[in-house]
Amino acid sequence: MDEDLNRTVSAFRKVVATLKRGKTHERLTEAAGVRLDRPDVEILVHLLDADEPRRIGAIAEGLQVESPHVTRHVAALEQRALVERVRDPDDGRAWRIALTEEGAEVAGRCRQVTSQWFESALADWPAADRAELTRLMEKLSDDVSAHLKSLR
Amino acid sequence: MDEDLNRTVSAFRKVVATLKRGKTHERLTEAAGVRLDRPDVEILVHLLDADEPRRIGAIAEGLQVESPHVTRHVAALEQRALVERVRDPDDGRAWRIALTEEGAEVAGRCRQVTSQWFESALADWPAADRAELTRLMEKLSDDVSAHLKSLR
DNA sequence: TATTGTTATACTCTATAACTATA
DNA sequence: TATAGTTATAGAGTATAACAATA
Repeated sequence: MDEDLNRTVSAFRKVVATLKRGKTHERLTEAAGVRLDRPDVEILVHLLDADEPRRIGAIAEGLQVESPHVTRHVAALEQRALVERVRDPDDGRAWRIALTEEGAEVAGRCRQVTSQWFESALADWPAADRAELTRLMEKLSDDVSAHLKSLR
Repeated sequence: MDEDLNRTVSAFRKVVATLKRGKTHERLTEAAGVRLDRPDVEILVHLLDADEPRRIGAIAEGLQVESPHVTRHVAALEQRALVERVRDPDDGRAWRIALTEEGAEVAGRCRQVTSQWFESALADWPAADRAELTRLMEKLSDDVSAHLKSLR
């Protein structure tokens, strides 16, 4: 029981370590034809996944970081015309961060390159295993978040 | 297909973000009754998992970091008497890093607290799903590492 | 005056580069 | 002079705290 969990945790840790290494990010962004740091890419892909403009605070919450961090990177992305500020439809006085056309393209390429990378890594996997991985990873994600909240 | 992978990647990213947050580490080490930073804990647990003294270079390779990083943290751990340097049995002139008795205890507590945390998070999971998660996570870890190597 | 975001600053983690020691 | 490790330094990523703006 416990032993199984230790193994799961170890394996998870190893995947994280592998993907965290400097060269992995470098290689992926190069393949996507962009020069952006990790947080930049995370924000862009987050906006693409959200599929609508989001406020700074919402982005920060989604990525589980503090807002000053988002502010800084959004400012940089705005300067490069990858995002822009638009009026919040629900609250006329507030702003949301939207992908520009170019930003959406770039985000799409980044996301696709990542998926493709996994696609090749899992090339030999039977469809059933892939489906199970998706199901279990989403379940894990939900339950880990829920558990964390319950501890507050 | 691709869509499934995007979902898997998103879910994975979210789990990582959740566990990476400052307070998570703080809470876990507090529960383990120690005051160590993340890299310290990683090195201790790595040594415990390895179940034998290891050289600096081997630890660095295992954790996928550069050796100066390991050198620094090992020096700190040594000062706190959680690890010690012992002669390498295979190579009399070299040293290996070994857990002291206290180091092994601390490492054990850290590892157990993590496992227990997951244990509660996954409390509702049927045994079959847990077993599948372990199997797929280990497979993922292997294949991701292998894929990375193949690209070099 | 409550909410949201921003500016300024500092800390943690990790890498690179240059050096040392040992055989 | 090759190998393993160390010292010194720099950079990325993120947090905290203090402040500003807006309603």
